[in-house]
Amino acid sequence: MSPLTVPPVGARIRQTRLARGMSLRALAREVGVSASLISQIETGKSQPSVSTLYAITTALGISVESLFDAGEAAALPPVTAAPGTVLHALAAFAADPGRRIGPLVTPGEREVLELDSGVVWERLGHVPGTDVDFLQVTYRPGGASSSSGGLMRHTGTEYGCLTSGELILTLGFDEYTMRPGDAVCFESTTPHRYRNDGDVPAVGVWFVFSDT
Amino acid sequence: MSPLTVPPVGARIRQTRLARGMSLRALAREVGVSASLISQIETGKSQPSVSTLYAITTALGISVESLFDAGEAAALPPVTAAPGTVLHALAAFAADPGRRIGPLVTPGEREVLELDSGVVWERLGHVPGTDVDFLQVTYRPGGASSSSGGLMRHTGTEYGCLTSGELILTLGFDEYTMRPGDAVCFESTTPHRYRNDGDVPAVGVWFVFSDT
DNA sequence: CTCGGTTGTTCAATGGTGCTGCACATTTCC
DNA sequence: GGAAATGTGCAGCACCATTGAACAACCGAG
Repeated sequence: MSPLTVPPVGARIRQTRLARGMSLRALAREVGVSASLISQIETGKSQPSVSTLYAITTALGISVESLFDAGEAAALPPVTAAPGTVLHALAAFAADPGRRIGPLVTPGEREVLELDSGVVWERLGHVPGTDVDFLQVTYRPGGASSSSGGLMRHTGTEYGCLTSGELILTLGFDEYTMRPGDAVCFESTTPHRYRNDGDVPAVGVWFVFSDT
Repeated sequence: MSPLTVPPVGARIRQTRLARGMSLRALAREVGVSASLISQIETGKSQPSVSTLYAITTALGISVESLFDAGEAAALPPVTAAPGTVLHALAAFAADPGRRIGPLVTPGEREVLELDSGVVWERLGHVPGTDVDFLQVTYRPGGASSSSGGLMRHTGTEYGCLTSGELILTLGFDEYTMRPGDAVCFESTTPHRYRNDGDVPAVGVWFVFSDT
């Protein structure tokens, strides 16, 4: 019987925690454990119990499986950070030429863009020459698509499907609560804003394309 | 902080172990632990460490996630069946005028289209007048995007993000294995085909748009 | 029926380690 | 300068995962 090496669960946790823009202590408090434990787990010095492991995954809004998947650690560029609020995904990623090799993008290879209002965009794919962006969007608890509180308007059309958490969409004069599995699509010229009032991250697959 | 109840992992283990026709001691020997430990884990009297949990799942040949998932089994909606292979989402839904009311689509309101090769398309949204389709796609075990086995070609661009399960994409002469969180995008003129060789359904959010 | 072979369960005992609390070296911000 | 963040290292304790043996129940063979 081979020793059977357990995948580097810690590294994955750290990776997604950083993607969420969470501090080590913030996660610890959310999970209900000490900060040092999280550190030791992430650095591989300690292996969490099943209950804390489960607590961590739910706090991060990810599946347990994603930690064990053969995602191949991969060299995630230490986060392509870009400070300040950004208005549009296209403008945000414009400076960063698509450096994808194949058509497949794994979680480890994603270009990550963190906004200052508790929102993280991870680029799932982009076809050069098109005005289309394919994103995984994460709204931290309290996060909103515009920190100022105002509504957004831009050209094009927007499609989104929530995979976990809960998200509130203000669209024109109406307000909708999105739950996992719910989807929206609308013309982006309608004033809109997303906001996460829950206490777990809201994650979804988004699709923004601007028909210039 | 709520106690956060961990799913009944033990019961699941026992369930699948019995399905494999394995004795308790046989599994214990395979995993490399004592028989009593397996018993205590299955009866919920003890919680395994992450390493033993991982060893158990690999010994049983199942994913870690399957232990934590809510039963979930089928629960697939009775299905608005439409026999016959369909070539394109747009063509498929063409006969069915968008009868959406608001911009939000919940899982219960989705238009469902079942193909005969173990593939289900659920429309997440559609903006009238556009050649864009926003779908949740489910490949049942053994399902493939074309029952005949041939590759598909059509105009436009295709974006997809897998949320659960495992899916194999044949794109041109290459083959890619998609795991949860992985995403692809490519010009649909490239011959392609999806196939689910796993034993759990593969579910993803897909985006097909044809630039006429 | 009695034996040897299963099956899964339970018990006390122990060794390991998950976890905490604090101190430490950092960096950032006022 | 201090104050408040950040992540890390260490010591120590208590808990619990793990073990091995003894347990009751079942089955087929002799």
